[in-house]
Amino acid sequence: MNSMSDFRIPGITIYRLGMYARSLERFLQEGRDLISSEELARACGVNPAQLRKDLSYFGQFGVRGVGYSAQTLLKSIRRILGTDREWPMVLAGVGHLGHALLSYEILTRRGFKFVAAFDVDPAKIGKVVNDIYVYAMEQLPYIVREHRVEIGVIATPCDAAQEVADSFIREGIKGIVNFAPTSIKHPPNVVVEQSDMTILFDKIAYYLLRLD
Amino acid sequence: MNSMSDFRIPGITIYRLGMYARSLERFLQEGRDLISSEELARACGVNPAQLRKDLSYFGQFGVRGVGYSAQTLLKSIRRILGTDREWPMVLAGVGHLGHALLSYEILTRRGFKFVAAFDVDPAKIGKVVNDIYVYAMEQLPYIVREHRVEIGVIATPCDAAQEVADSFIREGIKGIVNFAPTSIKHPPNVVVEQSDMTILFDKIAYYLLRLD
DNA sequence: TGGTGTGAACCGCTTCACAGCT
DNA sequence: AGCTGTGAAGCGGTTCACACCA
Repeated sequence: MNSMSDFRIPGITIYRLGMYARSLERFLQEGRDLISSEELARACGVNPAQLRKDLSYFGQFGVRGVGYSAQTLLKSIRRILGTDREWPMVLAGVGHLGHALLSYEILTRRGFKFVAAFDVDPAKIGKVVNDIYVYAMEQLPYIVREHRVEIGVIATPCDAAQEVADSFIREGIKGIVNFAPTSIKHPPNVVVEQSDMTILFDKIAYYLLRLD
Repeated sequence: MNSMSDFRIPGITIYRLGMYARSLERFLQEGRDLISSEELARACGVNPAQLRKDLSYFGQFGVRGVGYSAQTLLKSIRRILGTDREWPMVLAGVGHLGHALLSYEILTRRGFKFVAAFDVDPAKIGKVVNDIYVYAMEQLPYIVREHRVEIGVIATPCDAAQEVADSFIREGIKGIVNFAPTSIKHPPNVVVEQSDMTILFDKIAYYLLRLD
């Protein structure tokens, strides 16, 4: 397997690519550049062979007997992930979590930029959060077209999530990140990533009950 | 396999148990009780055989030829997960995300209660967010002992996360939920769940690039 | 009849082990 | 000599298919 855009690559490999990128950024900040699969893998809590296999789906990025250049590898991973460019996004739901997302600087630094936010609450519409204007949902079509938005983020309460997702999809948004603790139905030509925080706590409770 | 607390249960099964619980709550809200594995599985976006297999690790909860009682099944899952009781928690990092967590009502409803928050910023110490007092980190040992805290939540910037985790562990906290986008090193008798939002966006970018 | 419970087949990710380069 | 790249083996989770039972 060799070039980008290949078919049978595990989703979890893509996830780990993101971890590697985050870790490489940290190494570079510390002024390091040469790094072995051993070291990078340990920093990410994975097996070194895993890391090398993950990379091998996309090409060869290291030097045998030496290791990887953090700089070069990071650039390659960003190219693979598509985080070497900007992604305009919209947010639905300007509650506490929505606020946090609008202010999450690490997203902006990686090219993920909110161009507008939406809410149904008249008290919130017209406000500006971290330079981002809050619109009524009715304005969605206009904004999406105007800014060529490709990613929609859902931070609404549970019971509004599907409806918002449907609106996003109707306007041609093809990528959705859903923070509402409910699973979203969607056609196969739309990609959805779920993040249900509440379930993390359930898992912790389960394992705490069974420690030792 | 039969009783609770068994050895070889996939972590992802525990995760799905949380999804099932969330979904069952919704069915009950709508006044439904009888539900088939087919229907519940579809609501969660999984295969019905998967759902039945997940449950079979813990016992038999349905009636052949009929289905499951949502009420009864939910109670059973809560018992398994340990979400049929209260879990006192502390939060480290009262930024935007920390605020969101302190105000996240769905956690409270499921028994996960913050008893205190911590920050290093003197401007934040002494404030009260959603009835929860913000302390200096130095107060951690006292609070943990006083409230028998078993879960610590990290919502600090990346570079403080490991240090906070170490403090948690030193005070005897055995369960950690980490929202900082970095992986936490920890001894095997401490359970850690990571939630790195930034990687969700990376995944979306990757798949958007390759749609069609 | 109809839907659960589950052994067994299947599939896909992980890990190993070593060839291949520098 | 040392570390990457990778075929192949290993392993664990998913799905099938049907026995079982209300």
